[in-house]
Amino acid sequence: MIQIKNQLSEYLTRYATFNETDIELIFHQCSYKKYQKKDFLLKQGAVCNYNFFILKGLVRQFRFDDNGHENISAFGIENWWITNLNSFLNQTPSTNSIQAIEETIVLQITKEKLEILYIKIPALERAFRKITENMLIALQRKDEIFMKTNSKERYYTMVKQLPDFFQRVPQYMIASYLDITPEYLSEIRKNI
Amino acid sequence: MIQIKNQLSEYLTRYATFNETDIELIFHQCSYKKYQKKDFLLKQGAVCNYNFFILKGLVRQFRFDDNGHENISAFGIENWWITNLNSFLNQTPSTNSIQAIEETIVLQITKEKLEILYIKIPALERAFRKITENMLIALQRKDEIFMKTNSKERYYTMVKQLPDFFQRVPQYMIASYLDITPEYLSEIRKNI
DNA sequence: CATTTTTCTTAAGATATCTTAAGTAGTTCT
DNA sequence: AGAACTACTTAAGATATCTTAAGAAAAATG
Repeated sequence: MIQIKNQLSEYLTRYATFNETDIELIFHQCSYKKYQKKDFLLKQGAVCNYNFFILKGLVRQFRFDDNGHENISAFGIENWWITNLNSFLNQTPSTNSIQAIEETIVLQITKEKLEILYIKIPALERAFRKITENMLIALQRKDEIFMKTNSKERYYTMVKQLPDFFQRVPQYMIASYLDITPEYLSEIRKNI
Repeated sequence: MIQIKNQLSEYLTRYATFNETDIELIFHQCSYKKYQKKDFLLKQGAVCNYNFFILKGLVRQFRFDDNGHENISAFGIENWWITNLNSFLNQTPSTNSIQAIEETIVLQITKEKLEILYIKIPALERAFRKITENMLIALQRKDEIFMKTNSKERYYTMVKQLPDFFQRVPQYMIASYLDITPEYLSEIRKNI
């Protein structure tokens, strides 16, 4: 319990200044939840009721395309927030799902509670301004890599930048994230 | 002058509540600038010193890939902010350029001045939290479209969603944004 | 309005990537 | 350990998209 509060506190103070009361208040608006491997945190088509702070574990965000293939758009790991932002903020059906790849422990918070906290604790709004900026920068970086490189280079770039991932994520999910077929990724790896 | 202040005010009040003094303060930290067609607001390799609010006009954000081809990652139009966020926030060299496609009039603000304003005017921080969220949602939507569709569908999606763009932007830039060659886009259009 | 520059089109051949289908290896469950 | 999934590999043929090169159309300029 205290351990978890500390993890949240350490994370948030990277972005803004909070006193103990703030952290206490934030913590008590979140609910603690454990998801087993393959459990869904969010299902495509449903409204995304939570923003999830991952304390431990690993999730993937994906959708089924028109050919029934899974497209993974993002992974979420320890000390990241993950949600379908459009669905969460506008309370509309989500275009994708979030599923645990490993057993995953989160703090989850609703939109209403988060908005109340923004008003009570301006530092939280500041923190989320910065967190969102960082998420945008990360996605812009992905966009840039995908725009300029072919699949072989995308794979090498990912191997270089996120080597730990390869221990935790099956190869076909990496292929999906890189937007190539598992067969072709296999081909690429053969020719190293 | 008053007209411009009104445009900024109308825009910002879509995201948070400001009084006249706030707007006055914000307005005076920005500088007004006019860029001619083909002028650069930012050059690849330089630190991005400003966040640009486009009052009027149209810009593109692009980089040269290793084959010397232009990759357009984004367009910016009236009532949008545009910057290289990573370069702007971390004061590092920008990986892309921003160039006016038409004569473009902006309000531009430095990181230091913006940060002072965030402290003086919490509503501005709130507004930028929301603006950044919307930018992230927009980019996530682009990511989703690119992941699930082939070039023909990407083109049709864009025609449907942004028909006005096609009057203002040369076709080869649309091709670049869709990540296809201008020759192939021409091919696609022939087979409608 | 003639010239120059920019943008768009066409088509042939080359290449990256996908599809399908089958087989192999590795994990999980009983 | 054997059965049943799940993940990975291989290879052949199909397809989407690119490359190159050239010419046509349109727009900008003197």
